[in-house]
Parts: sequence; C-alpha cells; structure tokens
Amino acid sequence: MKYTLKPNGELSAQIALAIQDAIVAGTLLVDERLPSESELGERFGVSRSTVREALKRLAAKNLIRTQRGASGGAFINRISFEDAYPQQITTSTLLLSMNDVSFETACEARYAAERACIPLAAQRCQPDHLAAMRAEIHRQKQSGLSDESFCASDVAFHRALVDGAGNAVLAYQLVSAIESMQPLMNMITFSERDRTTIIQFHSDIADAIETHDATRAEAALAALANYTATLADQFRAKREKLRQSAKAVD
Amino acid sequence: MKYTLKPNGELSAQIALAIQDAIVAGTLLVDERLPSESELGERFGVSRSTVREALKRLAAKNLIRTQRGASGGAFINRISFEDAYPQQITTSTLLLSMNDVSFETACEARYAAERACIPLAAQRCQPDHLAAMRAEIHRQKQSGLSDESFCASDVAFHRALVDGAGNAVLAYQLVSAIESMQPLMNMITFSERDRTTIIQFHSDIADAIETHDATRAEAALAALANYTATLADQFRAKREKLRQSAKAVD
DNA sequence: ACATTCCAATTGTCAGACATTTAAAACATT
DNA sequence: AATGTTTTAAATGTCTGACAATTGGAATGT
Repeated sequence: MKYTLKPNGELSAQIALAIQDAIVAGTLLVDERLPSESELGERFGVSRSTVREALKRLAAKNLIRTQRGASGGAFINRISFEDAYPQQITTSTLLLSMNDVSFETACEARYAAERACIPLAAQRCQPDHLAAMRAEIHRQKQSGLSDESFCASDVAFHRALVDGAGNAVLAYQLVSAIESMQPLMNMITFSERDRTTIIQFHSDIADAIETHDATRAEAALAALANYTATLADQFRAKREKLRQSAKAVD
Repeated sequence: MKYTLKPNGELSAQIALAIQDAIVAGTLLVDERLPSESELGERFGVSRSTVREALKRLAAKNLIRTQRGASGGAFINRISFEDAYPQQITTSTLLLSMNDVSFETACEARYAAERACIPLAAQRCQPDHLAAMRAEIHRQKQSGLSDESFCASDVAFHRALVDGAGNAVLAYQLVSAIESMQPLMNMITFSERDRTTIIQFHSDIADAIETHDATRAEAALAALANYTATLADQFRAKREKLRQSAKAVD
C-alpha cells in the first residue's frame, strides 16, 4: 500500500505524504496502528531516522499520535474540532500578519462570517450561549480593563455568538476569522466612549438573539461593523499624524 | 531567545513550539535564517537529530523552508494563502469524515458561509469570476458527465462565487467549507432532472450577481440549499431502504 | 574580465548504540 | 487460586558519528 513514493524532494516528506494520502483515502482507519519505525524503514527502504522525520511531520499535523513502550507505536488520530482549532487559528493569524492584509479586509471577513451565523443563532440560541454573551458584556463594562482584556472579551463574545449557531462545522470555519483579528484589534486604543458604544451594540445583538429576531440582530451587527471601521479609520489617521510629526523632527 | 523550553513531552516538540512561538510573536521575521542545525543543537542542549525532528515539524506546517548547501539553512516562510489552502482543506475533509458529521450540518455550514459572500460578490463581482461561474454552468450542462465531475464543477462554481466576494481572508476561511463537502456530495447520484434544477439555480445566482442584486442572489442560494437538503433526504431514504432489504435477506 | 576548479558550510541520509517507557509474561507469595 | 512483584521484550526517544549531496563563494587559471 505505501510502497510507491512520488519522487519529489526529501524522502521524509514523500513518506509523510504517502501515509497522509492513505489516511485521507480511508485506507488507514482511525486508531489503526502503523508498523513500527524499524519496519516502516524496511518497507520504504530508508533508515529509521528518515522514518522518524516523516512521522514527526504527521504528528505536527495531528494526523498521528505516538506511544512508547511495548504495544506502543504510531496510531492514526481521530482529529477533533478541539485539536484543529489552535492550528487553524495560528495559521490564520500568521496569514494576516505576514501578508499585510488591511484591517478593512480582515474586518469585512469577520463580520461577513458572523452575519452568516446570525439567522441560525437567532433560531436556536441556547441559554448557555446567551449567558456567555451576557457575561462578556458584563465584563466589558468593568472599568480599569486593559485594551487587551477588552479585546479578548470582545473575541469571547463573538465566539459565543458563533457557537450559538449550533453548528460545529460552521464554528470551526469561522472562529479563526474572529480569533485571528485579535492582534489587529489590540493595536487600537479604546476610549471610554468607544467601549460604551460597542457594549451597546453587543447588548442589542444579545437582546435580538434572545427574542429570535434575526433581522434586528443583523442590523445591530452591521452597525457594529460600521462603527469598528470608523474606529479603524481614526486609528489610521492618528498613526499617520504621528508619522508626519516624526518625519518633521527628522 | 529560544532557550526556555516548557517541559512537556518530547524535546523535539518543545523545541518546535518554542520556535513557532517566536515566529507568531514576531521575534523571528519572514525570510530570517535560523541558526544551523548543529548550532541549534548546542543552544538547546540536544543532538542534531532532535533538532531535525523539530524542524521537520515546523516544515510540515509550512512555517519554515530549508535549503541545502553553503549559506543554506532553515528560513522563516511567508505563509501565503495558496500554501495554506491545501492544508486547511485536508483538515476540514478529515474532520468531516472522522467525526461523522451529518450531511445536514455540513450542508448548512456551507450555505451559511456562502450566504455571507453574496452581498460582497454582488457588489464587486469581476468579469473573470462571473465568466468562471458561467463556464462551470456550461460544463454542468454537458451530458455524459459523471457524478464526480458534476460535483467537482459544482464546487468550482461555488468557489468562484466566494472568490467573487473579493476578500482573500474570507475566501480562505470559506473555501474549505465548500471543498470538504465534495466527498459527501459525491455519494449522491444526480438524476438528469436533479441536475437541470441545480443548474437553473446556478444560473439564477449568476444572473443576480451580474445585476448586483444581492437579495435575489440570496433567495436563489436559499432555494438551492433547500433543494440540496431534499436530495440528501431522498438519498438517505433510498439507502435506508437498501439496508432494510439487505436485512430481510440476511 | 571571465571561466573553471576547489572548498567549506549546510542539509539529507544512514548505521548503531543507549535510555526510557510500557504492557505483558513469568515468577513468587500468601 | 488470587495477588503482588520481578523480569522481559518491544517500542519510541535521544545521542553520536559518519558520509552523501548540494550550493554559494573563494581561489585559481586563462
């Protein structure tokens, strides 16, 4: 099954790909045990170190787990949503920071994604998700909250909204859009007035969800998106001004 | 910088995590060169093999690339959307197949995601994306097309729609929702009548997008979603019936 | 100035050893 | 017979040292 390697670059990469393909194709099933490292080495005609590098590649992607000792070995992992989240969020965050994506683009993606959840959330929102949203709103009202904490709470609020849609697949796809925005949001300093306005929108959304009013929730979300864009504009203007004065001194 | 390891499991995993953290934190910049494997080994107090396993973990996640030869080494990768897509799609596909997600849930996520793109696509859809959509519609009309090819074209159509929203971040988040559905869609056999109906919805969507009519596009998409759900129901009923008769024979 | 050769650095691969972990088998005790 | 202890074997984790392959730059020759 795993004998044909596509000649392409390093052996460890080829072997990792061959095994990955077998997993995706369903040839290797969840919790199935791979042959031992030595045996894989024999089958592929490579040394144990090369096999190990291949297995580490797969482990990095959560495709396998390894166990030591007798009856240990490498086992095909059942990838859970919980396992996949961190990886997904890390990648999204790096995509944003490394490709100088504009704040507007990221923001637009975030609110478009959330908008998709609103009808579902309004329809099925459970008490616990609603409670989570209310709790974050309460936290956001606390004075003396750092910008970072405020943003973190903001993320948590929106994540609760997405979870409220009651669709694990949708949540998985969208949470990274929200989480990966946090570094960008953290750059903005929120005045007391900004926070009050944002909290008001959050309350509106929560209220609308509670009364299963999707239309109103969408409107509130749109208003929040709009307001966030305004804040981003202000921030950019401020930064530009700073840059100008720095230039003047220079 | 990379000296403090969180004691947790294998050394190669700890080292990989330490470097990953440095990348995410921005301590290591794009295209920056890591120390050589031997030097990293000295710094972390481990052997070269262990360092290599750590680097392979990072390479599997596209975080670094390696180059041989003088002035070679491991370099921090600028993760592009193109690089991130396949990884993301693979993970999504495995999540669906390994967690017995229902067709309904996956479908719901898919159409919710697409719905989020409609307003943006209607607003800014470019001729090339529209042409891509039309081309797929044309392909879908060909007789003698296998179910797999029809589904592939369906995926391509919807992907063009998402791309038409003109937001790379949004596209990245949502394409996997669409692509990972393909294995599930492939299980359904489409009759000639089914295809005609689906193609009609596709045409409706394309027309609406072309005339910047978001409301109509959303309606057409909703109708398509509804129809797909019906087909899935039929499929499930048919399979159930087969199972019953198999039981009777048994 | 340009082409060629050589060299040194670096990753890729291999082989073999030992350390560590773990479950199961073998053994001893009650 | 049941239970607790020791031994053992298998497997991964790590280390060491070696060599192959690649590659950019330095040295050399024309």
